[in-house]
Amino acid sequence: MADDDDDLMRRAEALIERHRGAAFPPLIDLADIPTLTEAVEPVAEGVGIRAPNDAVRMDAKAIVLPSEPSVPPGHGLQVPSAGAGGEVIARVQVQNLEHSVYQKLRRELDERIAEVLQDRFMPDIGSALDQVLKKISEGLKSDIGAMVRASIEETLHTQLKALRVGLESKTAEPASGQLGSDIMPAFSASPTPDMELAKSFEPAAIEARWYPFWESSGYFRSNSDQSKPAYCIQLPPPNVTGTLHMGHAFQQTLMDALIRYHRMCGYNTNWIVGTDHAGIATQIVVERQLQAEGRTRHDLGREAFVKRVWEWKQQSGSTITRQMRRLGASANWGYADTEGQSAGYFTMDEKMSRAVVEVFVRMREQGLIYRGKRLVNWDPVLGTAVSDLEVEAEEEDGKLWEIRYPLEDGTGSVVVATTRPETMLGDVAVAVHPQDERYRPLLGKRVWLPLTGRTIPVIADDSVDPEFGTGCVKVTPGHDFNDYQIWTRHRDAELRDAPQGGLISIFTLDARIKPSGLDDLIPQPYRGLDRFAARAQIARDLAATGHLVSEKPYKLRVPRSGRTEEIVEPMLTDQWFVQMEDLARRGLGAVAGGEVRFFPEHWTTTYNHWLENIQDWCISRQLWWGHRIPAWYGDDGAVYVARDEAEARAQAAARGYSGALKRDEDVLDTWFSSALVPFTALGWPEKTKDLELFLPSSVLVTGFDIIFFWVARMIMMTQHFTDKVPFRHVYINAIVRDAEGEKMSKSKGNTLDPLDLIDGITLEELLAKSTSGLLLTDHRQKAYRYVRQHFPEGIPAFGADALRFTFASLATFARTLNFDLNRCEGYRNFCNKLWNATRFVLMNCEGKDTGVDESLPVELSFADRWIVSRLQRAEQAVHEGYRDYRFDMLAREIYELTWDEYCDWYVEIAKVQIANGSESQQRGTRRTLTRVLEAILRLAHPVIPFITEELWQKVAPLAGRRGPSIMIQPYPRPQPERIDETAETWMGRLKDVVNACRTLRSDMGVAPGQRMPLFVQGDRDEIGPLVPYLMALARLSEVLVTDRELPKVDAPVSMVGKCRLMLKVEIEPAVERARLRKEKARLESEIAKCDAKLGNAEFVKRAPPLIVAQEKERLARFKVALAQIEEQLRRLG
RNA sequence: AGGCGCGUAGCUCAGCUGGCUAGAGCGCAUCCUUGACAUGGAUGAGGUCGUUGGUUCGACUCCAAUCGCGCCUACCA
Repeated sequence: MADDDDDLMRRAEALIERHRGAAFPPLIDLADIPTLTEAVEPVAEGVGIRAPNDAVRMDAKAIVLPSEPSVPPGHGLQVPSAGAGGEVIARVQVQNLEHSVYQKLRRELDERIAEVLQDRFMPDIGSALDQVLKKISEGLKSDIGAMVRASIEETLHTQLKALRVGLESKTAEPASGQLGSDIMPAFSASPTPDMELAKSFEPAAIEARWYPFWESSGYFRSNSDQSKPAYCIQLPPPNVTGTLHMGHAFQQTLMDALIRYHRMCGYNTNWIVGTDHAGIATQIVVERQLQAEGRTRHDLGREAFVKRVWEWKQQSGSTITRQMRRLGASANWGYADTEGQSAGYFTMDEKMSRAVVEVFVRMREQGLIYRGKRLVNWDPVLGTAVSDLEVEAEEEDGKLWEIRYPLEDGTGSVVVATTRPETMLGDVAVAVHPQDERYRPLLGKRVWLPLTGRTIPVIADDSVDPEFGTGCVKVTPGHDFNDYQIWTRHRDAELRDAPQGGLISIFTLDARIKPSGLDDLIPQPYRGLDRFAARAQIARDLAATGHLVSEKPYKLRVPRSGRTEEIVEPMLTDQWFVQMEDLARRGLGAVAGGEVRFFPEHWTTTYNHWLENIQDWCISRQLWWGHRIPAWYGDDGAVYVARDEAEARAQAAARGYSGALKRDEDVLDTWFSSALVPFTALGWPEKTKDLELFLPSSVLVTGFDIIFFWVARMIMMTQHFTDKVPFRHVYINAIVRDAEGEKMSKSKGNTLDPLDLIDGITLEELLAKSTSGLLLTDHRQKAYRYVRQHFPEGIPAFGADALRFTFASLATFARTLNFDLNRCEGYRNFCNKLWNATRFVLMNCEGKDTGVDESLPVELSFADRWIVSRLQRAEQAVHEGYRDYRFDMLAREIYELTWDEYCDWYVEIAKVQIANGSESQQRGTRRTLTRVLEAILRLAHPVIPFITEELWQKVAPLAGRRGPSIMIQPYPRPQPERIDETAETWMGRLKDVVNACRTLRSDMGVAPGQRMPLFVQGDRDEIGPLVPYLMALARLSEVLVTDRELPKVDAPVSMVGKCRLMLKVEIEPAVERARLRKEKARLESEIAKCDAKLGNAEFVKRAPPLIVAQEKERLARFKVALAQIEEQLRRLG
């Protein structure tokens, strides 16, 4: 694999090297592109402009033809510009090149280039280049060919450069042993490569360059600086077995944005990360591996098995943390990193394990942990207890059997219903409601339990619903939670003399009927049968003996183990429990008292509801992988809970026992150790400084699915052991779904791998990936279809920044997040926009006076002051977004500021000011251009870290800022004194007038290149300063402002505020009439609405005066406008 | 059975404590390669804000009911 890459790399290198320096030979045979020859030749014939030198070429944007300086009419516009050799070069816009043809041409060229270049999935770059080089030798004959060739060469050079970078980063040696080249291409950090910015944004190389630089510079680390406020986030530790999925990527994006934001705001940030040993999940993975080898864990034995899990953990354990790095996560990797993998803590490392034992021992001493025989959810395949939360009950099709139990005295019978007839072997009673008149006479009597020859009593219990079924319930306390409760109420009365004390456990731990040991209770034929076999047999026998009343289809909720999907069996076993009542009360208090706040707030309800109805927590698991319970048993049955065996022995000795001690075989529920992470990761039980500094942490970002599993338990445990809450805020993020709102699942094929969105993936690869590992043909086909339909061309590489921006934009307070690839594309385009805006600024400012020297005079226009003012408002809004966890709002604010204001308006204005302005005006413009951009980059950095770093390095010096990295620069703070409402008013007017002109042009069907005069009737002082900008932005030839009536000519007129605009342009009366009628209709409907409001006496009386005044002013404005429209219409006839 | 969330343009979503013509992106239509950007620019079409009722001068926004979708919790055999 690596060898192949190396070889490929060498061959590509050699090829590139061979053709470097001298003109790169053209790689594309023009004969392959029919559109090009068809489209260009006719124009070329008639034109023939002579080139001043050989450098003239066609680029992808305009076709420049060498010829005499004359262009035949009808073929295009002539735009003179100074030629390099003093001659005039005509730039010809080829008008007879149909748009569709042009598009087609571009596409064909692009395709051809892409074919040649291939991307990094190309299996053999070398041979592709060889192939292409063959064509080169044939050369091209025509002049146009030469020009096209030159253009393609340039494109190729750019792309080859990118390709080289990609290849280098792909094959370079990892900087440190932890970074696998497959996941995180390492790059020997050179922060400021002195290259010009590429024509468009290419994320791969940028991302590869900056992450290792940041990490190795130590920017992610926290410190013990007490003068800075602390800001801390605990990462929900992902499973060591896991790989990054969309949910992780989403959460981590938000966490990273918060961390980067606060770091730049001057906080001492600490993003604590780690991985979870994930008991059951991990054990299952390794057991599957063994299964593939034809072995089981029992073949290995406990010790060897655990060793094997550790080995596997070491090997694959940091996959997910490496993937996190691809997203740009600025986590404190080295913190609590006892494993030396730069991946934070591991919940089973030595330090964490010690803390777990300490917690267990203390809670036992405090009487909060107890051991007992209880009914628990049992997974018969895994052979372990699972907690209530790990059981998922889905509605499934089953059957309901009604069974007749005859009265012992022969006076009749009762009928009970069950979905699990096999459990009747463990019945100890029949229960009815105490007030149920039908059965009152039966109370105290006994009924025959069919097939067994036993009798059981009829008892009364409130939990029986007389309305349901027959109103009679069979009671099986050993295999039903509800019945167990009934048993606890009757065990000392009616059930006192029942066999086994009324608690009969009929199953073995692998869910077969006990083959022995209950010979007096279980008839011979059923002994040893699997539970489902027993069910069938018993149903048959009941029918045969006439006890079966009915058997009908029935929908019931089947409890299945979350891990194995196996039907869970309530089973009577010895387990360890945590007593929850007191802990829960405190946990409720923390939220009720506001020490912990949920965002969005409504999750509080869910949290409260669970804690108010909490059951004791079964924490023991009959597994091998996990924290082994620190309890030792003597031969006499005594239990010693201790920190280690020596301590247990001392305890035993104190009680006069010196015999053998056997350690408990069970391990703890994974969530037990997870619940401790908020303080154990900070060094507890030692009294560390970090416990002071970083507890409580600032916010927990997590999904609602683990509010119970994790959030609530962390709150309770942390309070209990530290008297602090674990975190102040809990941000519950949305669940990521696909674009149609469907749950992402492997079997549907609608999962997305965040890394594929970053790097891109071909259709073939995606298909292979989505269908692999699916066992059912049905699933494979479904997945195949989904992928074909939704990603017909694979997924393009959007880059980490675009993905992050998408997540931020979709992070509303909604419960689900429908991930739409189109939005991802939109934000990739945004990155490109930012990239190109920066290119523009650099082209215009690099090597020029950008006002860094503060002593030189600077003149600022209203437009300069406006964009600065607008920036302050955006900064304010972004701060508020972070404060309220409204990532969608802040992303939107950044997007609009950058694109709609800075790019669409300010950059265009800056062009005017640089072209026409005085020295100090130009200085002011360049200064504003660079400083606002620099601020935008910092503002956006927490969300899109890579591109902002890359661009900032170049922009910052022009804006008078220095520093090694944007990520440790101060975050922009709004300066209210720079909000300039006057400038905003001016700018608002400019936008209105420009927009009005553009609309008129468009409505009139004016050709884009055509300039015409604009007449404005209005206040000279209000319009005058806008003129130079209007000329450029609205493509006018001149602007004439008058305070008198506009000349009465046929020209389109538009109202902007109190001004009337008239665009002097030839009109098509029909078109103009249509436009006016439409406008008239709009105005009439507005007037009708205003009239209705103002005609309402109540409105005028009760609405705030401001609103009423506004409405009156609107009405007046509309009326004036309408009158004018009507007059124009009249004139047009 | 309870509880929660959602329903706004063809699609994915904003719309703060009620008040200017209900917004964005994508998609669609027309036009445009003009030295930052076609991953672009300009203009436009498209919505009785799920339905009904109420409160109010005024409701996408508040209240009630109802329909549809989704989720969570629960001991209905």
